[in-house]
Amino acid sequence: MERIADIRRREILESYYQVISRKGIEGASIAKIAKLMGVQPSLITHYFNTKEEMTAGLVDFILEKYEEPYFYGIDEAADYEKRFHTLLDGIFGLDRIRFVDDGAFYSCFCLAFRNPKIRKQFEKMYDRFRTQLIRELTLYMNEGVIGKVDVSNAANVIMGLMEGLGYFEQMLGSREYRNLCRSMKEIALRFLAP
Amino acid sequence: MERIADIRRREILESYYQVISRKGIEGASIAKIAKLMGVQPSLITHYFNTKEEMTAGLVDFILEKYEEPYFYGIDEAADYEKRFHTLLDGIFGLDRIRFVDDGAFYSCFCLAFRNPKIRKQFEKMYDRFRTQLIRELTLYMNEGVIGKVDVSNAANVIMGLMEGLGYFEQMLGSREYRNLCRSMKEIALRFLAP
Amino acid sequence: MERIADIRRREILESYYQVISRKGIEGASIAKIAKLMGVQPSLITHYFNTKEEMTAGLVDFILEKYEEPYFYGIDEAADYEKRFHTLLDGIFGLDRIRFVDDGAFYSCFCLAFRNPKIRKQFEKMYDRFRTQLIRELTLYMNEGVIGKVDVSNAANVIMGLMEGLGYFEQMLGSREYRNLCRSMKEIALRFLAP
Amino acid sequence: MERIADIRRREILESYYQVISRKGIEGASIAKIAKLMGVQPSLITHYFNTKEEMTAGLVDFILEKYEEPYFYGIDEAADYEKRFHTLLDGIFGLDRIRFVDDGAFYSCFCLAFRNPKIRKQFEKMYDRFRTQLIRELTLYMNEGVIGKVDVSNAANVIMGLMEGLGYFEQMLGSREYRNLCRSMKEIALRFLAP
DNA sequence: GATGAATGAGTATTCATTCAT
DNA sequence: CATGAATGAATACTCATTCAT
Repeated sequence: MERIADIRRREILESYYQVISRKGIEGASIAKIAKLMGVQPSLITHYFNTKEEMTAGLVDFILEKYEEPYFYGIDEAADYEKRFHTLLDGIFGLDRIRFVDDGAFYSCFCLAFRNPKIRKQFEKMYDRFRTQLIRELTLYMNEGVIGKVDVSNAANVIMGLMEGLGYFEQMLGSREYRNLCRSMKEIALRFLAP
Repeated sequence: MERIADIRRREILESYYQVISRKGIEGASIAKIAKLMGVQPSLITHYFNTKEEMTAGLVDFILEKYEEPYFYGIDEAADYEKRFHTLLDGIFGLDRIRFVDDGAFYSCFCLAFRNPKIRKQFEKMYDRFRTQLIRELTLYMNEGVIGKVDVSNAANVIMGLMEGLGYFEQMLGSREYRNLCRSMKEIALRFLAP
Repeated sequence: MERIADIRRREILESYYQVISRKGIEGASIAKIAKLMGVQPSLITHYFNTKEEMTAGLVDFILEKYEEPYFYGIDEAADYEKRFHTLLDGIFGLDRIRFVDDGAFYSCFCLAFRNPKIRKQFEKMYDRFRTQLIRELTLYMNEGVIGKVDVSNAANVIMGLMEGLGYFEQMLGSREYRNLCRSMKEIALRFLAP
Repeated sequence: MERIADIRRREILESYYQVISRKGIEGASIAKIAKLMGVQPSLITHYFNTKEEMTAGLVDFILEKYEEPYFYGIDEAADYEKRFHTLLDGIFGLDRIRFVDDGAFYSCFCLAFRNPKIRKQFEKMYDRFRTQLIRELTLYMNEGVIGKVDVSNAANVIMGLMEGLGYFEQMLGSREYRNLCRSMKEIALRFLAP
């Protein structure tokens, strides 16, 4: 019987995400979310007591979507060499899948500057990400696929390259962006080279 | 006679910037700016007909501040080798000067996703930045300080490393962030190595 | 089977009373009562169909508490003289017991101005009060404890002195209030003197 | 040029007073006041930043009206004897003028229980009232119109009788109320008798 | 007997903007 | 150049109430 509440809450977050994608945080309101859902604004307040609470939910919603695709398909790789390259392609590849709208993502990122709770949510997500990355890198290192590196710092470097690339996705022409993807991947390869 | 209007406009943008730094875009309003200035809201509307117009002004205001410090001090360098390292330190150094609040900067960056005019402003800023960077790199290349590289792509790479680093400034502990700074600079050095 | 419903209703009125004491009528809502009870608002609507009905219940709840202590202890008096003074002390004494919060009481009193049904409830309470007072005064008169008076008007006078005193309880400093108590009692004594 | 703002503010308080008289505090809202004035709700917020501020204004508005008529006409009295009786008639007379709706007055009185600032406003009003009363009583005492009394306490007694009487105005039938008026005045006379 | 979903009107307050002065 | 009056729509949130379960 608890199911319906969870579904509704999910629906609301999904709609909040839609609205924020289209209008930005400064243009996202409970009324607009309700309208998109075909529902009364008060129903949203029924599920999330305050907008702040709902926004915290949204950030989790978005961060889950954000981190989801990066380790896609690596388990299907035939050997560690391939697994490593699958991972790098997932991070730096042009055809990498994205589940989250960049505008919405950066809107949430902005909130992190003035909202410690939201910053925590981001930090946790990056911690999870880093942990997974470290596990992979350790594996590759042991298997001789990459060189001996400080895996923790290496993980941060890869994440830095990745965000730097993501940042310019909307700022560069597609040809330039493609070049940058290639360069970033090469840099990562060189950084980790045996 | 245009002078006083320009000063006022500048004052308003400065206050807008203060407000956006403290409250985010979603919390910034003409009334709050006016209050901070000790002035009537209608005076702001007098100088900037609409909020949109004022926001366009703010983006330029912020982008100017943003790009200002990166090439600081390079002209004082004794030789090209030193000039090159001064530049890199300005970009990746821990003690690099920042003139702009990150929260405010990313707030504007968010706007670029849905507002083509603002995206243009960002693109222009990065174009200026890239042009300057290319000029420098070309110089260094000709002087043999760095290797033979595709300067245009190299400029993009440096900008990517730089933004990736900036992105994590608030997300990492200070020790980890310092390590990342060092790594990013090394990567840039290696990328440009002769 | 009706018993449990009555208990619940009583519980609700008790909570309504608490809320009105703390927040005033203008701040009292079904939601707040429900929260205080740890129950759903709809449960309250289940027992009292409308807020109006519940408020009528509250007024009775409060008026019962209000009138309860005034005739306390007079039956234990050894003689009529003592009974009379016990009564006066119950009404004008500094240590008289109060079962009802003044703020809540006056909040209900306010409602009486625009709600005839509530005014009736107040009038009935004062009628009961007056009837009891008249019975006592008649007794004292017959016993020669007080003089020959128009008992009905005398009852009104005593009630008037009493409410006038109660009104200033929160408005005067404690020393001044004490003096007023004493004066009011003396006035009553003189008014009823043989 | 400041005049218009004062006039507007006065208009708003007058309308607030009307609304509170008709609907009680619990039914008074900015929207209703605005509607009564034929004006936008935001205009009211323009003159009173918050409802709390406006309510503070209302309390002063009502208290001024409340105290205004009590000393009416005493300066026209031919001698001190007449002046004294004019005063008592103004306080206890059936035909005494009232400038303020009792429902609205008691609504404000209720607020004083939980709002220290409003309580202060009431206390100040009663202080002014008491001061004036003391001045009068002192005069009468010196002129031998009344006996030697503790004027400060006597003032409190008169105020107590007055409020006790006022309290029952709506609770008693007109004949009973008239009798109570007469009795209260007699009591005052006896209390102050030489 | 009690919950929880849902409504629709209402709350105070803030918003950007216009306009007369 | 600047103020202050005024608007009308929008903001988040609360309200009493209904209804199905």
